[in-house]
Amino acid sequence: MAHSHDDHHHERPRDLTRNQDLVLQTLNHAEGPLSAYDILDKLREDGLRAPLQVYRALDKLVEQGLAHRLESLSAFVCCADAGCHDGARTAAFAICSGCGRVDEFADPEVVERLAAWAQEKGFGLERTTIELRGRCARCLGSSTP
Amino acid sequence: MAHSHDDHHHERPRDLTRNQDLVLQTLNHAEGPLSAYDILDKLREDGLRAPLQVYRALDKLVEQGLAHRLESLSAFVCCADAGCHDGARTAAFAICSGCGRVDEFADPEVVERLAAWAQEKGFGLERTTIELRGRCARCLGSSTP
DNA sequence: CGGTGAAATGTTATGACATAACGCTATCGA
DNA sequence: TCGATAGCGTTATGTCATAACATTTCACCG
Ligand SMILES: [Zn+2]
Ligand SMILES: [Zn+2]
Ligand SMILES: [Zn+2]
Ligand SMILES: [Zn+2]
Repeated sequence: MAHSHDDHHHERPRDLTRNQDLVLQTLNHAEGPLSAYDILDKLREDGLRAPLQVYRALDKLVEQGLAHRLESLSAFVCCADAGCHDGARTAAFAICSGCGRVDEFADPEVVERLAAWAQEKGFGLERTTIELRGRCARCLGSSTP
Repeated sequence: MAHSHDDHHHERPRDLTRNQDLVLQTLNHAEGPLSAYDILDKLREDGLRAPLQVYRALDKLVEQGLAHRLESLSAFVCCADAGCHDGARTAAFAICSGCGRVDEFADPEVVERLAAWAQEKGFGLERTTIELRGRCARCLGSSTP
């Protein structure tokens, strides 16, 4: 059981519920991104039955920066950078078309440039999506270059 | 019939077919991004009946840089920057959650930083998605700031 | 002219992703 | 204890995208 003993959970939003914890663990153990339905399939034996149960958990996880949605894939990964866990950090993702693996990184300079553009245009920036598609070094090295 | 008189269409790949032209004009006249099904609805009276007709046209338009897919919206806009029309250019998009309008721009420095990251990691970069979400100056100015 | 191959088209069916709407339950502070 | 808030479970539905197959169009060439 998650979050049961040892903490008084007095209004700690960082405390995960059962479903949230199940979904996060599933993402954690996955090699690459999973769709909500992939996650659902892996959690049927734990009692989950409907997509909404997964989507609701994902919403919270993404909100807290513990997971990310990859827009260009309509799929989710667990966060690989503690810096995101406050929720605000802007991350970038390199997604390999070959093996499906995702590399999360942060480039402050890129973020700063985009923020500057927004500033200049009076655009109230709330969220930024940066996704690179291509083939990772491993995939380039091994097959049909 | 589109593209019939006045041009000899001798193997110009930049030459749009009837469906491609219809879809592009629809995007052109729209205020903001349209989903493929939005486009389909607007083109029923022109004889289009199935989503695939629209998706196929969109594929070609995106390929040629005449339109862009906004991943975070699952929708499409016509390109606002002739620099894209060779297909290779990396554009960024600021999408307003208030009015839905989209502002396309290019930041060479951002592109260069991302390319440098890819270079360093041996990642074979093929395509880059950059999307900013927030509220445009107009929407911030007018309501509940 | 008539054949040929590539690309585009039209159509039906299906798959994949996501949310609306409802009612119930657990928890916590006043 | 009561009311508020957040989470949960379920059904139904909505939205986005592609598979598969038959047909049409048209530049090209013998
Ligand atoms: Zn992260
Ligand atoms: Zn790879
Ligand atoms: Zn463009
Ligand atoms: Zn706006």
